[in-house]
Amino acid sequence: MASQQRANAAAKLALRAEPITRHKLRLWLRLLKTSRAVEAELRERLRLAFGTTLPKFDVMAALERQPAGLTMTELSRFLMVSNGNVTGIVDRLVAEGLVVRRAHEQDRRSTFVCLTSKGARQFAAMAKAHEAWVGEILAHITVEEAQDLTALLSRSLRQDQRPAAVDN
Amino acid sequence: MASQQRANAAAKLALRAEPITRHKLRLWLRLLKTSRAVEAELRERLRLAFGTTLPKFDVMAALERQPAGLTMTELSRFLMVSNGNVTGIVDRLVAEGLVVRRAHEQDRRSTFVCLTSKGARQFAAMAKAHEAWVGEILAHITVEEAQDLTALLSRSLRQDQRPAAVDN
DNA sequence: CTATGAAGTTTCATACTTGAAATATCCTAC
DNA sequence: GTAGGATATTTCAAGTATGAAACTTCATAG
Repeated sequence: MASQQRANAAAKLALRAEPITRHKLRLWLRLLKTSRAVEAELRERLRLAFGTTLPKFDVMAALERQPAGLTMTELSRFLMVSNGNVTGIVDRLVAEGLVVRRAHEQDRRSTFVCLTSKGARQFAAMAKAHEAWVGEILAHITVEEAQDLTALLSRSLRQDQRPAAVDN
Repeated sequence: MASQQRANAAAKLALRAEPITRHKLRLWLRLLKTSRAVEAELRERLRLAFGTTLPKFDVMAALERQPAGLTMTELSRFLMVSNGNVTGIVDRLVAEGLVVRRAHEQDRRSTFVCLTSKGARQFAAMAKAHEAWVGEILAHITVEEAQDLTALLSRSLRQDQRPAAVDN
């Protein structure tokens, strides 16, 4: 197909004509749009189904695997939000009886934050729904594509833009 | 390599054992982490280099291609933020003389928002730097990978989680 | 015309977020 | 032991964000 080849060549030329950064800019805009859309959807569902918010859910999710708790700084680094921010979210969670602050034995500057049993119970229900929602929201993607995407995204930043995190 | 094959088979088995939603959840967490890292980096650079913020930059970017301006609702839908939010950001941009509100001739409920020439001038400088920064931040990714990622991300949501946007 | 509902914007209360400053504690080198 | 810097947290001001309510204007059915 000569016309097909011509079209192809033309497309390639058009792509070449674009500076490299243009592709990355496009990627960034798409990335931003996608994550905002998913985030908005999850936020609304959390609000309607559980009367809670995404930041609170995120903090509880980070705490869930740490029976011993996490310090404020560990939370802040893991969630990639400022330290002052974590203070407010944890304050509200404490007021709701979902987490507690516990003294750090060796270092009196630090405080551990842990889920209460009420918090753990509530989080279990939310996490189950949350995973199902993500499945719904990303329904139009196959497992293979999801794996490819995850791998590409992991590679995209690397070596490290941000100060070391607790991470997993 | 028999051991290699065994390892491979074991890995595949492990993957199969995971529910589909688990992969999507992992993807979502990676997506969120990546976009937060990029966003944090861009926010800081905008602040240091231009003394401005990401939301203001986003509004100006949306306005840049529309000499006739955009209405508040169009802005809100395009940026995927609430209408009340746009009011505040535009108020601050107006106070800085970077945008103006203009009456809508046919519909007195609406107002158009447009860049001033000062705003356009300032945005041009910021946009140039911004594109270069995105290039730096996403340095570890090839153009091909960027294109793949963009395509996969575009496909991932589709058919539409969110109310119609102005979009491009 | 005119009720009635829809659409565009702002206002409001509340929550989230940041970066910087203030406090308190820790650690290390004298 | 103590001065100095480093680390952990909170506080603060300002900006960003939401969802709901209030207000205005528009469009349309009767």
